[in-house]
Amino acid sequence: MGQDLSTTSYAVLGLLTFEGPESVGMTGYEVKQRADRTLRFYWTAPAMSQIYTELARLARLGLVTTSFDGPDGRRDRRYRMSPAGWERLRAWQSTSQPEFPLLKHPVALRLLLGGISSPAAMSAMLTDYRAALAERRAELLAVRASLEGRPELAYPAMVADWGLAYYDSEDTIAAELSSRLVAGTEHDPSAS
Amino acid sequence: MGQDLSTTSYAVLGLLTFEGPESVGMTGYEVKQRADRTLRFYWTAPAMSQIYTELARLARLGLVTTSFDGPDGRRDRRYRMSPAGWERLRAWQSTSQPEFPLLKHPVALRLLLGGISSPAAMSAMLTDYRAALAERRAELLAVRASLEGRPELAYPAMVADWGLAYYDSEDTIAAELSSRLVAGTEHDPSAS
DNA sequence: TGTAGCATGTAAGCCGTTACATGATTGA
DNA sequence: TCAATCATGTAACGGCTTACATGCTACA
Repeated sequence: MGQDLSTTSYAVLGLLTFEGPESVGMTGYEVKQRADRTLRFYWTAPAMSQIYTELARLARLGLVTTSFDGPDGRRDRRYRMSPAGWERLRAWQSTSQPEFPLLKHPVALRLLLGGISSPAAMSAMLTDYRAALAERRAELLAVRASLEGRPELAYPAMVADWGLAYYDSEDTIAAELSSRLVAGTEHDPSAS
Repeated sequence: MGQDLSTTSYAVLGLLTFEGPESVGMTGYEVKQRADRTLRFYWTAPAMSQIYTELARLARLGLVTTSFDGPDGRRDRRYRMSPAGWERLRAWQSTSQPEFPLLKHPVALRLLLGGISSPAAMSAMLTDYRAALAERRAELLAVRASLEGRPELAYPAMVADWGLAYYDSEDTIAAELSSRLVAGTEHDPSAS
């Protein structure tokens, strides 16, 4: 009963809290969609199969209740938070102190090894990264827009703003590093 | 011979590139120390056991060469990049396009669920986060300082600057969100 | 009628961690 | 002589992904 859950378990449980108490619950499929819209930007969007695994685990622990709506229980199975789930989530959220964020940054990692490549290639990589960033930012901006003017979603809106600010900061840094690379090449006769 | 390596494999291989060609190579222990100083800030510092596992894999694939310096080959085993390793790393760095960075942000995740807690508690969490950020920043700043004025380490210096800018941006955002939380409470009679 | 989307799961396998096991060297 | 640090690995296991397997429903 008291064994620890992974952060992803709590994340999935947390997604369920945005259903009102009168809700019939969410299917695993819907949980996945919500994860893709929110969790993805500052955690991960777990694979479908993991969503089902987590939901099954939470149900086994009594943290969510599950109902069978379909004919044989293999379709439209819906999950809702249980009182124990609320309690457990609240305890996790307010008692445990969060670990430091983990960043896996393949672009920065490649830049570290810039010496085996050329400044021009590294600069191009940063330009590509900025394009990817812009795409991602647009996606998050759409999510943010859908949260506007809904006081009950003030926290998700704050997190979305956090994400937008992060993307902006990444863009600024990438632009600056890119010009630093170009500036270093400029006066070098081997560059052209 | 041609099967794909994980990014962490390339990261470990990449750490070896900072040894000059005249170097006798690095022990797994030294690779771990270097990972803790550099990789940790924008990738992960793999556990000791994984460093050894990766090094063994790279040796098996002929991407690093290994020498036995100790009496029984179980001590001071040193690894150096092989020509094949250089080639493989270069191909990875310049040919493959980097995935988008992955962020696992437990603080943002908890903030998303701020509704089940209080603005004051969330603000306190952000304050704690800013303290952790300051600590981390100081560590990275020390690394950055050791890179100063060494042209052969210009790329690592850029990556360190990236990290510092990221931490600064996180601090700014956390401060802003924190005051937004306090501002929302200020005029609320239930707050005091 | 067929295809896109809804819906649920199992199996195999990689990546990475913690725990465990072992032993040498250096310096207080 | 004792503790810290250097040094190398194996074992067990958790988390997560991809691939696979299955079938319904809505709509063009």
